[in-house]
Amino acid sequence: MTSNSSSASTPRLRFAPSPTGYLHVGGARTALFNWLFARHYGGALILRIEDTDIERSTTEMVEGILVGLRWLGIDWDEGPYFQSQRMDLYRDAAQRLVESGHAYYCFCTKEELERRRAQAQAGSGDPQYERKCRSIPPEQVKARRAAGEAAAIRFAVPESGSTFFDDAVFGRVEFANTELEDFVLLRSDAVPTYHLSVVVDDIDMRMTHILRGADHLSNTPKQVMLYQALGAPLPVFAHVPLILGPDKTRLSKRHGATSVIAYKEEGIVPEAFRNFLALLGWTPPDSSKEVMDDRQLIDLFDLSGIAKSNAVFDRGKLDWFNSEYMRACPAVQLLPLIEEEWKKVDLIPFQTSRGAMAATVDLVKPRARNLKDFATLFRAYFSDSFEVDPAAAQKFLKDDTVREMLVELASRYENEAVFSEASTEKVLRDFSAEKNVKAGLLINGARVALTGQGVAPSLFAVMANLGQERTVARLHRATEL
RNA sequence: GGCGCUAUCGUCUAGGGGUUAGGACGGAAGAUUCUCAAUCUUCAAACCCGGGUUCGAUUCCCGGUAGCGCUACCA
Repeated sequence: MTSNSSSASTPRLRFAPSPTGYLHVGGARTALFNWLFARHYGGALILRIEDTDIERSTTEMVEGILVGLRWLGIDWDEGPYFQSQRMDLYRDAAQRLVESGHAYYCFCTKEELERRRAQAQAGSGDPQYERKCRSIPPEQVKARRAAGEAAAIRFAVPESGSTFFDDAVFGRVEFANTELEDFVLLRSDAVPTYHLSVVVDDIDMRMTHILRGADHLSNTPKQVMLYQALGAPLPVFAHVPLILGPDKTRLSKRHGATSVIAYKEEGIVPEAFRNFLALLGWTPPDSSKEVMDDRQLIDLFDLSGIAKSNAVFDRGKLDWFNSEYMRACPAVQLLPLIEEEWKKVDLIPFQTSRGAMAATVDLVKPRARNLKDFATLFRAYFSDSFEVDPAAAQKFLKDDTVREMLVELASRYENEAVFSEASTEKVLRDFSAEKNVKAGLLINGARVALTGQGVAPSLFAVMANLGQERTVARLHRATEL
């Protein structure tokens, strides 16, 4: 290899999804790893859409994938390229391979092959393609093609020897060539298969690292052969273990492999999702550090931290990352995301300034698990129309005398000149002493009246936040609850 | 079926020829008191099995088992 020079060390990575489905967790993680690696080493990330399966690819899926990537905050430097627009490249390559003797025309029909495979599977035969067309004399091939007979192009796999590559994660992986069949490169309709198009593109786009799911490990020797046949140097292969569902089977459409957008809709913050995803199959040098921002993720990311065994997607831990993130995130930053949730439920906050909204967000966010909480669980902090949790009312307001005392308490508050966290507490405690009841009784009841919930931040902080007028009004309604 | 890969608490994982096998999520218990889904403290919880190699294997090697992947004119 006599490659030129100076920029030879800039890594070039790619994320190459197939638009036959949405961007799911596994794909998102692969994209994330590629992104982290590229950013860590100052390399380039290329987005390439592998839409050679014309039947199953749709533009909606392409759009969905882009939306997912954007939500995750993954940006790319080149592309998206579409393989469907690069067909000539693959056809030329296939042609070259035939000419160099690395590939040959195959006239077998799909039906024929399927029948044979079914037979082999039923009996004990070898299901591999038996290379029937490999030895057809060139003149005959020419004649049949001239006569218009449809033909696919197959790669001529060496009949002995072995093929290996050194994976950056798994180490050396070797396959006996006899295990590999003469796979199709170009279908009879001149559309390339995956193996041809990836390799041709990865060479053409000068990829230095192929970072992808371990489901491709067994496919890699075929691709290695293609690189060799095409006279191109091998990139670094790094296969990443798969993400499994809670039942330890592969994530599929049926369970778990939901679109990443579903997590957005569930109120997951993208940064938290990224952090969680990054730690699925990768560990930073200091494994005790789990909560990390993008900067740290990028700084620390390296192939050496990638695990070899599959990981189970743990929803509970995702939620934990989400609440950790929200707690650490300044309320003003969270506000735009929260506003989206409000919009969804037609909630128009009564706060008159963003500062006031942010203050309230700060008050409740330590208890938030996801963004939706701000529009559901914490609704009473932003809106006067909120439901009262029946269980909470049952627990803390079942006693009529408590309700009546709360109404009386409201009147006391109404006449206070100052209305602060300290003053509201003093008023309530004095009042409870006067009535000879435990302060907790009134506090818990007031909490339900004020927030509709049995769970909330410190009551007096809530009162101060709500303000005198609202506190009084809500307390007044205690008998109606 | 064949081939490939993998195997540490329930889950994510650290570690590595001699360790009390570490951390995190989740779980349990306690503390705090004004509720907890907050906070703090404590606890339970793992080296798949069998052979080697070795003074000594959870760690290295081999076999088994299990899981996953690939085995298409899908990607």
